[in-house]
Amino acid sequence: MTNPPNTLPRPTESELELLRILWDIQPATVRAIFDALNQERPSGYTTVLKLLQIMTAKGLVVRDEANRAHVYRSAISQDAMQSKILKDLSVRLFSGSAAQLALHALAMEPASDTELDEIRALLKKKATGAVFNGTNASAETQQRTRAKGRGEL
Amino acid sequence: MTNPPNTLPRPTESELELLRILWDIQPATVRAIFDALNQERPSGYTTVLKLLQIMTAKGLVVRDEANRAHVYRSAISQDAMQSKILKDLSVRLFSGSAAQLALHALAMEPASDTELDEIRALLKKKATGAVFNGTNASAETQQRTRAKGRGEL
DNA sequence: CCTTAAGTACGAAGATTTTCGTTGACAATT
DNA sequence: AATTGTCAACGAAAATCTTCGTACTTAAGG
Repeated sequence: MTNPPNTLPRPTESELELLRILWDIQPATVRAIFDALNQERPSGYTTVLKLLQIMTAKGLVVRDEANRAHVYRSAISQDAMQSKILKDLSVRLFSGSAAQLALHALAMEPASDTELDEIRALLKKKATGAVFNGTNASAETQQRTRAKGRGEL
Repeated sequence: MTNPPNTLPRPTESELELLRILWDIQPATVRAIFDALNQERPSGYTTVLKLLQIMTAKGLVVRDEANRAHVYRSAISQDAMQSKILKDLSVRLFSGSAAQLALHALAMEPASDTELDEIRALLKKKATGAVFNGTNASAETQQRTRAKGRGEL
């Protein structure tokens, strides 16, 4: 049941945990991911394996089965996933206003000068009506959200 | 099992859905919440009731049992919940950087002039070292009750 | 070969979340 | 008073998510 692209479901809590590891060390075998995870918290090998199999079925990751130890990589970039989840959250918690979300996030934590500069630059761009932005490569206009699905965040 | 304050768990998907409604119309009876929910999606009355009972046990909502029809209100403000969840998400998906999170959110959607101004003001504040600013009430742009008969994203 | 180590697949138990039917209490209407 | 409607409480089924044990397969050494 390989999922068609662009229909990637939101990852569950555990799945996101593995994705985060993958983005750091991919491509990686189950063993490598298992080791990395266990530096954070204890978990069984087959637990990780099973999760990766599920994630493969969902299309969240892809794997190379050429060798005995399959090699996994995420099917979606960290950047794209961040956008995807934020988009979703803005709908669910901010009445659809990503700007309000941003404002909240910004008010919450001291940012570095570099980060503040990045944000200023982005603001300038938006002010001049530039619809394009540099940070994400290709954010498609994904619409249609699953009405009945799991999901936390 | 009434939860001690400050230990409020993260709401589940459904719980957040009800909280969103509550923030709009509270204080409200189960009936009112049920009606509001069913304008978005079909759901049973006892389903909503049960969820509210669970949320009461968790401490996410409080209720007035004076009258036969109990009256519910959220135990935490929308603003506080937004911060709480964003904080959590910044850790889980942005390596703890709320600023990076903000940047992403900002890049995602065209913001209104008012919103952009708010962000600029906040940036200015942060630049001048006035870092602490709990939850600024920018009530104006917050009001955006979009009719969500179904339009998700 | 035979044994051991490392791997995947599978199934299923546990835990959590979501949903609703049923029951009994009480109120409102006739 | 009897019937009908509304409500909270409860239990439990259903769906989903998490975790791991077991079985089978393949590679590596001795």
